Amino acid sequence: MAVQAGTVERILDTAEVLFAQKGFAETSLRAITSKAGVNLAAVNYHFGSKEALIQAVFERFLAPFCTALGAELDRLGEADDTPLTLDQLLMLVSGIALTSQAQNPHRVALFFRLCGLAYTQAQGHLRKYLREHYGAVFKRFLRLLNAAAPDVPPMELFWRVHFGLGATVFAMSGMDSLRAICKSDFGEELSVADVNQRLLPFIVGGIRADNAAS
Amino acid sequence: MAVQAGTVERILDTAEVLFAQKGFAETSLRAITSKAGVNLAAVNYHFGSKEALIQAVFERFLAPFCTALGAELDRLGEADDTPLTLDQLLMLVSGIALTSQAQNPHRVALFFRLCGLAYTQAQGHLRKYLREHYGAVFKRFLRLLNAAAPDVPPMELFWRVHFGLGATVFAMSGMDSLRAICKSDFGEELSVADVNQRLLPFIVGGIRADNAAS
DNA sequence: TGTACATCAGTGAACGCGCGTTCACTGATGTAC
DNA sequence: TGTACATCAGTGAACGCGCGTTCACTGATGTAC
Repeated sequence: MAVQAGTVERILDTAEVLFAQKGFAETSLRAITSKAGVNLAAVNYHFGSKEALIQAVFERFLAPFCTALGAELDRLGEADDTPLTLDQLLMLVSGIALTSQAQNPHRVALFFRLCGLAYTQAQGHLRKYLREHYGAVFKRFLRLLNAAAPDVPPMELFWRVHFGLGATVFAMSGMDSLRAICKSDFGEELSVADVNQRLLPFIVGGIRADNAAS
Repeated sequence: MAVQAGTVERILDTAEVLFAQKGFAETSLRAITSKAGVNLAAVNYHFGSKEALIQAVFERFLAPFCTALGAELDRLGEADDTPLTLDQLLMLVSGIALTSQAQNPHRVALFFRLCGLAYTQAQGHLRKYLREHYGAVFKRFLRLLNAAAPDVPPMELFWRVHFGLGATVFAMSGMDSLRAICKSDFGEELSVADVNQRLLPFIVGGIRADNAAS
């Protein structure tokens, strides 16, 4: 059989698309391997199990993102004059999310959709994997947010960050259908970047909001 | 066999909890019926299929909610002096969500978790069902929001409402784990109502935010 | 009042199907002597 | 240089399992004459 690209990459490319479209449980290895044009047994040969394949799909997104984010935070940490503002921090992370998937910006929306799935689908193994591998970077970023919004109490900020995360994941997950509705209702065809541009002020506004009990 | 409660209700009660815990595809009819203490074939006897059971679970939440919301909007529409404010509208809908499930306020979090699943899991039949049965009420509410925030352009508002919906669904979906993290990190044990109280200003702040291009 | 029939909730066992995984195997490439 | 062996990517077929659904059936209750 002609080898077009590495079998491992072909499996990952196909799996991330199908998982994003239909969910983890609903996507069978038979669907992945037949669409990728590889043998059914190849997934278990290269990854060991379906669970391990799911984790590998996430790692291919997160490893370069976390590396880039860590490096950028190091760079900014050395030149420690004024702390970054909220807008700057969020722009930074959204910028890195886009550039760390250099090949194709659409993959970012795809990745957020996968994150949404990770939150709502069972997949306990996946949540554990993500916490163990990427929890530290998240906490580091949260500390910077605390510095950027000193007027919001830490616990309040904790909740608002998760609300913002929810808005992001949800918007990215439903991106395609929301864009379709937007086009039919308002006649405007927005790009993924356009939606991102609208999301940012929403989150900043939400995080900055006066709280009733302050 | 002793009939403790109607078989139909026992199935629905068990199904909504298991679906919320593990997702639709991951919850088998065998798991539902054995936990509910009814015969495996009873689901297909009473509902016809697993898909129909999923829709019935949603209907049991949405039917009373939409009835109550519609009635309240009618009542307010007759006394049409000043239009409702954004805060009032969101308080109204969250209040009705709570009171329309009179028996148990925890069911509201459970229901939002199901909504999150409905968005991210495949279940095309479910999205179609929800749009057909409850799309009209949603549009009616959106028109009121437009009146309450006349300074936000309609399309901007459309996106921000969906961002807010995402924050809500996501927060409610992950409620239990977020509350656990909150307790371990800040030592405070928040109730579902506490989280709701924090969510509201976030959404109002997000919807009200100045947009960069205005 | 008694009998025959219809309706209905619920049952137990089986059906076929698609699933993830396993296993013995092939064929190509690299390595040791 | 030649031969024997090891390694490795990939293969085809089969495995057992849990799934949603179906079907013939039971037993209780209601209804018609």
